[in-house]
Amino acid sequence: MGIKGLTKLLSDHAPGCMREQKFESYLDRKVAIDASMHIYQFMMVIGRQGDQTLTNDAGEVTSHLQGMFMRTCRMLEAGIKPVYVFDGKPPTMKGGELAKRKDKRDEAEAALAKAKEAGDQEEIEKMSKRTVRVTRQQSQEVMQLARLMGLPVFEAPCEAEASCAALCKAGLVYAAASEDMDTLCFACPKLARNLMSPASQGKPILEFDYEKILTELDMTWEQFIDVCILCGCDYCDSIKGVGPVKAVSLIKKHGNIETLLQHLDTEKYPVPEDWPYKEARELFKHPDVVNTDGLELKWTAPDEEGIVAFLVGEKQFGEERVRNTLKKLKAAKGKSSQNRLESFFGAVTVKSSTTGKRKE
DNA sequence: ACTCTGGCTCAAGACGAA
DNA sequence: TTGAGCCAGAGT
DNA sequence: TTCGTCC
Repeated sequence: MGIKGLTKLLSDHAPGCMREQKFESYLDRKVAIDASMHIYQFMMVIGRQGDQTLTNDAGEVTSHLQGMFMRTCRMLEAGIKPVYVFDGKPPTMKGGELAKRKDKRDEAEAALAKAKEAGDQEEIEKMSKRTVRVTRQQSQEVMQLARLMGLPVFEAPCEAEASCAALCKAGLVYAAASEDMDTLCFACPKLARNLMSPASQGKPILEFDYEKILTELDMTWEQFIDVCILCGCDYCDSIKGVGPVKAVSLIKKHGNIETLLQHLDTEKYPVPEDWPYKEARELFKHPDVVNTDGLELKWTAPDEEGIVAFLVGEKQFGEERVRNTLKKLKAAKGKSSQNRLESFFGAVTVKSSTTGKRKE
């Protein structure tokens, strides 16, 4: 997923668009998050031993809920206001890509069965990761949880990233939080990476400023999109032999892909036959997104009993664990306003020698 | 010398008890 | 699976 | 900090 080499391209050609941010600076900020990506990761990683994952007695997987519950609490505790956006139907352009993935999954499933027979633990582990799939029901369970926790939730008509960008463009959120650089192709004013890393790794948040990208590259939105298509995106192939560096210089020289094609030595650089770059461009320019007209985002207090009924009652989470986590959340609420005052008066002494777990 | 490719590596969540 | 970083090799 | 557990 994403645009190949875009991070490096930007740090070379438009370094000013990247800014490191302190985690603390996201206090009270609203961010749009592509929930599907997170769910997928959790399914992949949480609680797996061999082909086992976390499940309730009915055999329903619960890794995604465990992960999202904890992560959402962490964000709220940190004073961040997340909006979750879920993927809708993938664009038909992605069909080829998706079919490929399905083939691979089928292959992996066969390999998994074989590995089980042979009792090859390592192989079982590897293959079962490859067969991970997020079902419709699992997405809906996460939506249910998010609503119980008082967050705004959206089901995007198409790709979640595009709708995150739309929310940001409409000024409803400060940034889209994503690891996926595609988001910038949708002209998302701000992209925040590593938003959730501080706890586990201490990486700072990395912000990308869309306007600065265009300014420093000295390009229009269309030209930037063309560069991304040439680098390689999800929607279509790219030209062999043309990578990030040539993409930039070619677009600078010719202005767009159409003109570029007229001057390109197609002996050296064979253009893929049936190359739908125009359609790809169109998907970036006019994606199908949630309607933001008159939209208002509201955050409400978590419904503790509702959460307990769902996670403990249906999914067999430990009640004490769930209630404790929610208690911490409540405790953090009071601090939020205090921290805001402190930062307002510039009184925050951020000593990041030890990545501050605040003590009272 | 520069650029792109394709090979390889790595890690990937979060908590709390010890 | 993804990405990022690194290093070899090949093409320009 | 590391490691086992979360369901």
